Amino acid sequence: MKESVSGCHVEDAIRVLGGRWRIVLVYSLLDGPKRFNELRREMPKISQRMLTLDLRALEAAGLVFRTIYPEVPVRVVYELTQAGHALRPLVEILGDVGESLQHLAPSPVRNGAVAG
Amino acid sequence: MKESVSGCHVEDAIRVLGGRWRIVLVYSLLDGPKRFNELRREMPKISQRMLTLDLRALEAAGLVFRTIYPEVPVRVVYELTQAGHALRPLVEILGDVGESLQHLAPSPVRNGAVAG
DNA sequence: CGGAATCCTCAGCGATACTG
DNA sequence: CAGTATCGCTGAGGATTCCG
Repeated sequence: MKESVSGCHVEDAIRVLGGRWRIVLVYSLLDGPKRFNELRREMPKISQRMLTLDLRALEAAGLVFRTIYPEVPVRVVYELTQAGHALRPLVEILGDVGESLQHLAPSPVRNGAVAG
Repeated sequence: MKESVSGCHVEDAIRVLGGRWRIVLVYSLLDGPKRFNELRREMPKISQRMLTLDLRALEAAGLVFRTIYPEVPVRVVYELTQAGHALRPLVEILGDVGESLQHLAPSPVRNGAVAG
């Protein structure tokens, strides 16, 4: 009962996964659970603040699961939920797209045509 | 010579396709060429300004082609390039993801666990 | 009709400092 | 180690007006 693609749903996905870091974060978690500072090391350009905020957002969306091990010092592990792992195709395709877009820079025909 | 997914490429794709409207715009153009005000009607919540800016950006990225018919009044038609049509899988998956995220709202187990 | 120009707002994000 | 708390910026995006 859905037409093949719903614009509304596309906007929904963007609302949850939009922003500079969330998808990259999911990508980083695709190969297994990681600790907070482990993620920071893999994403050197993200601020601590945004890492926290985006992890919380993904958690609230049901895409990331957080486990606290109350040791000293405390250890916190983030991992994708099943729904989170379901994003793998999206991330992979996005990676492919990003790659193709590079080569595209020298545009083929030069855009902008006047007809008539 | 790429590992299956490159975080770098993912960021590149986000740079080009990020923002609230660009992907939706591509989605809207997937079923054929459209005129400016036709796009506005299909995306009632986008401002005229952003529609212009995002169309220009997609044009510069080689994803959208623009044709001007110098009639009176002028007619301008936007359509996806081949590279633009190559985004179809991405948009479709994003639509599916958006749909699943809805049902996900009542989270399965309740996130946030304390182990140990 | 399909814009361009201008002005303005706000939220996304970064930097820094502090804490259990 | 894994955060929270503030502050400040900047740029994405909206509203409005004008134009060929």
